[in-house]
Amino acid sequence: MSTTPQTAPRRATITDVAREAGTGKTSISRYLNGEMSVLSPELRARIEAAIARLDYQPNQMARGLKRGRNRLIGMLLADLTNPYTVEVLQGVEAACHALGLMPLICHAANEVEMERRYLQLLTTYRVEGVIVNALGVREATLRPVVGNGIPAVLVDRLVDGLVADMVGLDNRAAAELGTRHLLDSGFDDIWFAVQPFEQVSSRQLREAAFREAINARAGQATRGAQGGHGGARGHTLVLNLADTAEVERSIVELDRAIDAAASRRLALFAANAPVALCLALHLKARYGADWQSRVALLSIDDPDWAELTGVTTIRQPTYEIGYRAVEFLHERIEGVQTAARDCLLPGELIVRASTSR
Amino acid sequence: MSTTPQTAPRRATITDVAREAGTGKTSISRYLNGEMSVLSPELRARIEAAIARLDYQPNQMARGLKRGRNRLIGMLLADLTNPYTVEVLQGVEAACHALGLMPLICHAANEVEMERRYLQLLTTYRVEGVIVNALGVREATLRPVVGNGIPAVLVDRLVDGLVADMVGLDNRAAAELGTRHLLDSGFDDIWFAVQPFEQVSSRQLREAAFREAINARAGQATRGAQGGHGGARGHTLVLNLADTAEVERSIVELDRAIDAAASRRLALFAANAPVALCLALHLKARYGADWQSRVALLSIDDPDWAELTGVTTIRQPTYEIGYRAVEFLHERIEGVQTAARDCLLPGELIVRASTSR
DNA sequence: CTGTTAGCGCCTTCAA
DNA sequence: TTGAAGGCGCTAACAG
Repeated sequence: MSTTPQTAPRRATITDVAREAGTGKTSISRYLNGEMSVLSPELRARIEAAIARLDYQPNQMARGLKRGRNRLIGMLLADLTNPYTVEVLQGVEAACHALGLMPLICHAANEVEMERRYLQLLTTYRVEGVIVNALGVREATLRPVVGNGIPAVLVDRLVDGLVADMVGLDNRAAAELGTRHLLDSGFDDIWFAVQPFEQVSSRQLREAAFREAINARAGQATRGAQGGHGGARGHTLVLNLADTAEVERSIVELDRAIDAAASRRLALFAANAPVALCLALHLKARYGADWQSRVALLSIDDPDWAELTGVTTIRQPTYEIGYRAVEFLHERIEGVQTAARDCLLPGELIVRASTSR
Repeated sequence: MSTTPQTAPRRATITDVAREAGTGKTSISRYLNGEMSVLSPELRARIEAAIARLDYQPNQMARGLKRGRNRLIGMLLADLTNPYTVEVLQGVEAACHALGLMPLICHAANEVEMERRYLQLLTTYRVEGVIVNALGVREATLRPVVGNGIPAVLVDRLVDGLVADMVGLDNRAAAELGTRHLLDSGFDDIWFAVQPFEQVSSRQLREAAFREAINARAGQATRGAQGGHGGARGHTLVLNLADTAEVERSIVELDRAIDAAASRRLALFAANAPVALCLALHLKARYGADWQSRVALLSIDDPDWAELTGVTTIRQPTYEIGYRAVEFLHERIEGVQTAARDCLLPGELIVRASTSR
């Protein structure tokens, strides 16, 4: 028995099968495409046998070349490290499977330049469509795709100047839900932590909705004055996770607030799981295992460790987001011409110990 | 301005470029393949211009069809939910990028049947090679691939009857390292928790190495008798994560041991992160937030939450595993014929509060 | 019902 | 240095 991986005997082609079955390529092709009604049972049987004997499998690339569609779609991901991404991917995989599509997954690892290259590469493979969940997506970045008539569906963010379907969380509602929950739980000093949001629509929306929710409550003079301030107070803390040193610098502001709060427990609203994790790790390092007695953390996204550490979250319907994105894309590929659609799915508040004391 | 995503103008082909440049297709092809030495600077300039004007990009599928290699490789993954998988994937992506390969990622979501289908599908796209990290891989499952001469590299597990390169953690050493660490930290009653391991070589190895390490220590009669037993005691707990009810049933055995241990702190050695998470969640539900005072958890794999909860781990060199796998595969694709290789990479012990009190 | 004939977009002899 | 011709594996008219 050899210990060298053996090398291949060339694969059977449609021509081989035709010869083996004693017929023409056309009939084989018909068989492959399920046009059974135009094949005599006898021929059909011969073809079946020949295929089995040769262990024949049609070459998708050749088919694609001929018919102009290869059933490949591209999926561009900014960050596989984010559990959100992986969950969306599951929905994508499932939908692709159901619709007979094959996703080409590209992971840009948070590098804008890499996103550009991948998009261009996908174009080269003639994918029939693209699902994009990336950072640096602007109209220009997507030009190689959209400009060539390849339909695109955006996940979790809009791109201005670009007309395309989008599917994602209802960010406004989610941020509002979280903020209200904190307010209703008695927290009146809330810090909203978010990554730099100039470029990313979903982050913008979350932050804006947070501020509005705070202001709405601050306006209501129904609550008594507290610590000299009427109503609730909100702060926005920007954390650039790409730069550890910068994070350290930004976060001191928060540390000071926590120290100053003394006995009162501050609330921290993380715009997504990576931010929440960053905060939790920092707080744990600074205040020890018992950090949650100093601060109430709430996060959009529902990572594994939220349950384990008792952190309240707003879970996104990630699987469905991925699934819907593929469905939209599939429709476009099939030629649907309706106006661009926005599909906003609701988040679900999962209350845990961090906010329910 | 339209709100309907626009549809495509047909893409330029090599023929279009040839016409635009006023030359033949051959020259364009030569240009594309970098055969600059056989092109007059003048022609070359014209071609460049034509390509730019038409925004031409060669069709990879057509190239692939012609030359018999499309630069696609398949990557079959059992479970993207496992952080290990995602990390390996990062290494794979990076290596592919460096080597000019494009990975087709297939996620089988722990379903053996789906693994089979994906493997067959990959075959159909004529991938040049396959990297496999799956559950149900047996020689038979891989036949459509290997039988057709498509090189395969296994990640994290061997398949008997199959001669192929493999890369993964040095499981024996890792399990030994973990066990020794627990023993040296003063734990003499250790439970090794692992998913069903009949089919999966890496799990088998970890379990076996655990038992051996225990026995080696139990044999050494150097330590005084404790609780009536000489030396260390080890137990293996099988957790079938695919079946919640079954997990509940298996885990009562552990619960009893913990209850019985009373003041003494048991040690729990999880064979991987999913198992560790399952245990941690269970223990937290049963013993409350302070569950770590009852039990010392140690896990192979180093998920996010380990740092957050202070759990000691053995980190796998995941990125490198993925990277190496692609390198091996690439060599095979290029025709290397050496004997099948096993690449075992060492794990790194990361001591945290759970075992250092 | 079945086979023949053209290509899909590209690369690769082979001549010029 | 350049181009024409043929073919990769498959499908899609168009005849029989």
